[in-house]
Amino acid sequence: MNDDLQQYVLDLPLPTLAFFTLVETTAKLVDVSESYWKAQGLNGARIRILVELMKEGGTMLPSKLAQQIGVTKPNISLLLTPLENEGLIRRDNHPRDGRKSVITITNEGQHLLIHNLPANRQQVSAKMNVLNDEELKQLLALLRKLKEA
Amino acid sequence: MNDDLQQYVLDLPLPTLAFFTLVETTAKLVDVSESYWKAQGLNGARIRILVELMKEGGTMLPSKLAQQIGVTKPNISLLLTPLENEGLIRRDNHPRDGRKSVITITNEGQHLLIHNLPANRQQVSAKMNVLNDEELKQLLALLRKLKEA
DNA sequence: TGATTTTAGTTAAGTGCTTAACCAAATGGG
DNA sequence: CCCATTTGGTTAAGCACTTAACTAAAATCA
Repeated sequence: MNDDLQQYVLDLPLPTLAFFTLVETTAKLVDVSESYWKAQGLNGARIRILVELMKEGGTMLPSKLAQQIGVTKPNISLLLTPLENEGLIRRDNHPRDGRKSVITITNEGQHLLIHNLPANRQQVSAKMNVLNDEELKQLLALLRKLKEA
Repeated sequence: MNDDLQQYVLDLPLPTLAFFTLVETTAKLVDVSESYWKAQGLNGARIRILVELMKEGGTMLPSKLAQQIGVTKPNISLLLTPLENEGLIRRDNHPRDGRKSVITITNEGQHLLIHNLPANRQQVSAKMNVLNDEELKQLLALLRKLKEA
């Protein structure tokens, strides 16, 4: 047993400690959200696709979608196929460019969001609201600084 | 297109916005750390096992290990086998309880940490240090409040 | 204009985790 | 005691993602 090494792993300098706490805290909160979706027989990645489509007015290309939600090109393909089969999105050919396809959220897809998003956000917000508005603004400012770097 | 729904997904209330920013920021930072390990032909989960062993004095049961690093019981089994084959840990039978096995980090395992941990922490800290010590303490306090809830 | 390169998307193979099912050893209440 | 239950660990099957390989269409340019 190397005692110096044990010391090293045990007493963490501030930046390292903050990083680990960031990771653990986020994991817990993400779990709240994902558990909600799972209980509905859904999952976060599928929902993020539908949400992103709504943000952009209902219609997007798969590649843009993949980039926005931070997933690989092959994976977006695999995610879209079941969404299409379940009627939550439509996949149409691009009118001018034969390589592209155009993804559109259907009414069913929109209904799914309307019926599930508010309760999900409610559950997450309940956890976030251990912090008051002032603290949330502080947190947001710090995170944005970190994120840009 | 349901315009009310589009409004709903576009303008996020403060707690929801803070949550999303938390998730995105953490993902970016985790990526810094994971990329480092990947470049060394390693990965975070394997390293966390070795680190956790060091914290506890070099020796632990698989079940405790699984719990500490937040992974399932079957997965710890799967992770330990290659670590054992590579000589980074040892798996011994528990002297009194025939069900248990005792995991011990080897000298090789300790050497691996000594040679890689500092550079990894250095890279992560470089990103975290966009915040000064005062700000890091603030962040840490906010995160701890969130994490307990 | 026709050959070469780039872009969009899918399919195939592989990785890292999960849940479910299982085995063996230990525990605990009649 | 001894049988039912619990506990620790592994094995098997499945899921969500990745990287690599491929196909087809469009863009570039000599």
